[in-house]
Amino acid sequence: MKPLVHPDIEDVPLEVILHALADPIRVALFYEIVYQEGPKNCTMLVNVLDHPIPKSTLSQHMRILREAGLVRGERHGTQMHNTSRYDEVDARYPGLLLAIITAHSVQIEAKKKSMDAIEVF
Amino acid sequence: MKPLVHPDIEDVPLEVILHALADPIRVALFYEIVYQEGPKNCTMLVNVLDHPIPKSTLSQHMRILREAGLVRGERHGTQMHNTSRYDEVDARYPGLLLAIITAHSVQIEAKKKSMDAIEVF
DNA sequence: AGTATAGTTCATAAGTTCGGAACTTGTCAA
DNA sequence: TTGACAAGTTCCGAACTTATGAACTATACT
Repeated sequence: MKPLVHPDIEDVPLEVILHALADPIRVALFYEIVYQEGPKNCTMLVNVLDHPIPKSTLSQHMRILREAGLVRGERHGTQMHNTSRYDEVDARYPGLLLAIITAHSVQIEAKKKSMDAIEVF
Repeated sequence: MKPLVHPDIEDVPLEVILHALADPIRVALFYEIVYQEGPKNCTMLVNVLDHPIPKSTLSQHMRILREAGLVRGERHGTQMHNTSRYDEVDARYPGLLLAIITAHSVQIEAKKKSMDAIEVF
């Protein structure tokens, strides 16, 4: 099993970070890891969206987040502990993650509202 | 020739905006359109990077920026006038574009510095 | 040992992107 | 008007990326 790759933030180009977060599953995963207390293992993350994500797909998404320097992964026994590297990224690209996470929330709220509107029927 | 598509910002999901800017050519194009005075036509944009971008490629990139709601394109004679839709996007996703553009500058500066270091030899 | 659990890797089908060649549209000169 | 040119766009093949099921590894617990 290959060792986990955790780049120096200084070595991560902006486009890699944006690409990592330019996917609805990955922003949702990152949001969860940033905002919920404690490290998250993959099983806890399988249901970030309304439908469960296949394990192999989740594994790839987590690799992309890790290799973009957004998330730190540590193997503990059979599990993977994922924690955010928010502060490091923020030091290099100030305000970037906050803006993206805020935008993500804006979108979630908008979606919720339009769902409510439909439920009236 | 197909008419240009300019979505309502409300209809543009975050991931579309991030995807549009998750490309070194496209951030550079957007940066140029936002920060340089006046509308930019494609010829003025061919050289945003150190090497010229093929016209067909540029055309695709501009379409992606337009369809992400980031840029407005208007045909004027044989040319296309491209202007930014910064304010509209900022109203929906506050701070997002500023953070990305700032991050882009951070990266440009870092690259410049490492180039200088090499030139010492 | 065997079994279970958590996650990874591999293979491949489906989708996306880049860029050259050919095309469209508008402008200007003869 | 016709011809030539300039600015972009479209088309399409080669190269690349992504999603996921099946097979695998690695650890823990009987």
